[in-house]
Amino acid sequence: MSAPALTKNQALVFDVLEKADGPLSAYTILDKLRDHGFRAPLQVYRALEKLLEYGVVHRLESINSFVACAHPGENCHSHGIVAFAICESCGQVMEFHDHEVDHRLMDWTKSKKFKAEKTTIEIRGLCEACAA
Amino acid sequence: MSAPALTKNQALVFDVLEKADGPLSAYTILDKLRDHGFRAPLQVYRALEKLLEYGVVHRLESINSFVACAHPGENCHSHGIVAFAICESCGQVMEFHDHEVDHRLMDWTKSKKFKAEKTTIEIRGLCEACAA
DNA sequence: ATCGCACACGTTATAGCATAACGCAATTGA
DNA sequence: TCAATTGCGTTATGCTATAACGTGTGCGAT
Ligand SMILES: [Zn+2]
Ligand SMILES: [Zn+2]
Ligand SMILES: [Zn+2]
Ligand SMILES: [Zn+2]
Repeated sequence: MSAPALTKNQALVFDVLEKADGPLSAYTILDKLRDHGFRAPLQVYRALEKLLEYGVVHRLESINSFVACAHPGENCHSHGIVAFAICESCGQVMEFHDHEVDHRLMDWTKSKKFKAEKTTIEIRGLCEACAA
Repeated sequence: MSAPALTKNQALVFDVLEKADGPLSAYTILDKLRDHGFRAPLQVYRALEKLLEYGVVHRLESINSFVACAHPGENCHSHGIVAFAICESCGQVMEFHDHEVDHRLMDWTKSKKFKAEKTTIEIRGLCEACAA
């Protein structure tokens, strides 16, 4: 499940996300890639689908946006549950992991015999700079 | 911030959500209320906005849907962070609270001086019945 | 009383997010 | 060589959410 070599479109999308200083929507990515031949949303969504699968990009459910993983080179899927703090003022995203949170949520799912496939943790608010 | 008497539209939307056996999208709610005079999405979204504010309805960010709070009568906002387990097969939702998770996330936000406004925890997977 | 304001409501239009369905080309492995 | 897989491009469509405008109603201040 580690990332194979990216295709041209996947590399273009990943590059845009890596260079961005915050999460981007699929349509924003599309606009940034029109000069490179992108014409339709599906080109972006198909690339994103693979990048998500490889664990090099994360989807932020609460803002319908995508962000490059903060751990380049590693396989983020192996770090347990990923959590995000999203500043609603400047848009910056902090990615972190907390094994104690993982354990508590796993304990709950086990007790309910719920088979977890994908867990979302997103904290929206104001970063230190914006809260001042 | 406790819920005042609901208006007609708010009561209709809440009633639909309470009687449903799972989360509903705004447009599904709209369809269920056409017989009661609803004609446009905004009628639903405006009611939902208030119901969310009163804490009697929750929004599930990962599936763009809404669900009635599992704690009727109480103010769910006072229970700390709300977490959801969503079965991707049958659609059932379990709502729960875990103070230890709250504390761990609050510790993290404090250490980063991040001012949390709204936190989303959603576990998607298979419920016990569907996993069998 | 009546003015001003807040709020709910109705309607039309538009913006933003995501996928279906078709066909083609390159790759791969039997 | 043939079939299966994967990526790609295009058009069309569907789903989710909000903007902008106007109406009516209740209610306190003047
Ligand atoms: Zn990551
Ligand atoms: Zn900020
Ligand atoms: Zn609740
Ligand atoms: Zn189920």
